[in-house]
Amino acid sequence: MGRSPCCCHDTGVKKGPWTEEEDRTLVEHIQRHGGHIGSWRNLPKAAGLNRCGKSCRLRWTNYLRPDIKRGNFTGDEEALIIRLHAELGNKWSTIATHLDGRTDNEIKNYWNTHIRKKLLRMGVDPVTHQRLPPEDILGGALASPGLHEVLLSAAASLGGLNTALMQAQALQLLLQAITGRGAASAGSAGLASASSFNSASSSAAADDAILRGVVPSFGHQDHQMMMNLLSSHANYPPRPADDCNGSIFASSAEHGVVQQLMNASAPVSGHGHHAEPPPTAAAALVSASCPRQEVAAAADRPVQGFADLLSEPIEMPAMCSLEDDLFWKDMLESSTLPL
DNA sequence: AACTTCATCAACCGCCAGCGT
DNA sequence: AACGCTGGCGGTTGATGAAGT
Repeated sequence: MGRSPCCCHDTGVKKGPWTEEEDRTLVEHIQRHGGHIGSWRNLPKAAGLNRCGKSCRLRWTNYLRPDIKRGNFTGDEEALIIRLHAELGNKWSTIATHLDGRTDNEIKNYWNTHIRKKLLRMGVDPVTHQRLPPEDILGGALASPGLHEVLLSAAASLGGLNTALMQAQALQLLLQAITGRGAASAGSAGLASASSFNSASSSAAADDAILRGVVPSFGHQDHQMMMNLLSSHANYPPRPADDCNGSIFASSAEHGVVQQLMNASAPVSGHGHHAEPPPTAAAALVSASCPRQEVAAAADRPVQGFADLLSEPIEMPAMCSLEDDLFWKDMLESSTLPL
């Protein structure tokens, strides 16, 4: 017959934060009964607590239980949570059974305050684990007449990225936007990630490894070309400055866009090859190399080589991996790409 | 120093499934 | 089969402290 009455609705039952004394009373009562709780409904009265049974259960399971692990989540734990969430959704209690000493409440909180935001920053839907549709990220800006402005700011933001990898990743996403393949959300992810990367740091070797891990479809030629591109600008260790092979791109126009993006992304302090400051270069890119007609045309024609890697959705975790954790490291280590 | 905004997390609320009668 | 009770779950809130202005 509908809902059951709950002791929480009893008058005079205390709510709010637990005191140390209440904690002690609850723990002692449960220990006295050898850890056997019996009925939570009857427990408060038996223990001498002016609390609802539900509140006691919650306090015990989420805080007082002796096997609870406290402290920050490790990278492994975070990796596991993300993986399990992708499989199970918001089944926090089920997820909690896979993490020793962690409660569903703690995991839920950690998801909502840390992981969820992290994924959103990357342009990944924390619910579906897929890329967010463009309208959810930039209000459809990339699919609208405002495309040029978005690309302009994106290109300008490249100059603020610390490492060649970051610039490469953002560049890659911009290329997706330009060529119209998974365009908007990818470009948006680049924008979002660009703003969150400025404090990150990474060695060239790590960049190299991450680049391979992040782009599973990278072939050797693609990789070599990308690394050459990287080495030809920005703060990247000197490498033989091979020319970019224009044939890798779908057209000379696409190649031109890349070149100008590269120019635009050169550091302002600029020991790059181009003296022109980024905003000007970016403006040139937008006005000269990326007219809307060309964007539309690029979306329609077949591509090959480097551009092909843009046709498949690219997992983006490493976009924010450079900050701190082990999860992304594991992701990279699991990559089996040939050198 | 004072105020505001943001992030975190313990705790609450309401719903539901499962079990006993 | 219908009802009543309980424990458990997931969403949400609000207190608190930290960070920013």
